[in-house]
Amino acid sequence: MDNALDIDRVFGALADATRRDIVRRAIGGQEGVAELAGRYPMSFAAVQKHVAVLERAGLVTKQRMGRCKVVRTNSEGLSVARRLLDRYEESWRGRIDRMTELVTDTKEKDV
Amino acid sequence: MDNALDIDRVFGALADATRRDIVRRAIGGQEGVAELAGRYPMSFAAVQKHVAVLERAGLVTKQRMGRCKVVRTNSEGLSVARRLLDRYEESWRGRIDRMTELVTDTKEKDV
DNA sequence: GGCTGATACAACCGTATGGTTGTATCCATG
DNA sequence: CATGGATACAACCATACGGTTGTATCAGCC
Repeated sequence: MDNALDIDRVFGALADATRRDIVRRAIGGQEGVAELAGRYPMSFAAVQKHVAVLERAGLVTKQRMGRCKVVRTNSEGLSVARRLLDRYEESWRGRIDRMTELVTDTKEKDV
Repeated sequence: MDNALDIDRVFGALADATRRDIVRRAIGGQEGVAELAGRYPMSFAAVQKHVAVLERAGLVTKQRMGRCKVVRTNSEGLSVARRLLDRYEESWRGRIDRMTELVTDTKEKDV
């Protein structure tokens, strides 16, 4: 279960509005770090750090493109995240549904 | 768009293995904070803080039950989180799919 | 009312995080 | 090969976070 760390990284990476916006913007995979940085009210280095966080979480990749590096959202990484969430929500929801019945029964019994 | 903060909170709350486990355990809604705390290798207060984080994110609720408070996973909060993720993934995936075609075309042109 | 179990809260500590500025490295191009 | 644009990295600062211990509050029960 060494993916526990990765789960933390993925959710952690998504827990920041700037980073979520970077993911969205990087879907096109047309902008370099500098262009990306120009869009946010913070320094180049700060955006660079955000990109690094996303990269460690496997949500984006960087790729040389001429003289600048292009940031591109990693659809595989995203779908991994997606499957993760699905799995969680599925198992949670399954139990919740059963519990909800239980609670309803309990309430009926309660009243 | 005041839910931006909430999104941060939800993802942030999920970015910790202990908290995810608490959510899972609290689905039954049968354990008090103390029982919950007994399951993790950390102090009562630490678990209490984790529960508080989940509560602020709307993922669990606390409810009096006799002399102890029972922690219960909030299915509504969870489904809100779920919808959030769905929305993100949907918009992202939609663009990704289009972009993937684009990339494929580019590659064919490239090689 | 007073005891006691259970929860809440406050103060503190070490470390991680998000931001800054400055410097170094890299590489396409002239 | 030298220049310059673009990225990477290091050092630093403030604040947030995850954990601890200790104390206060709250509610049930005798």
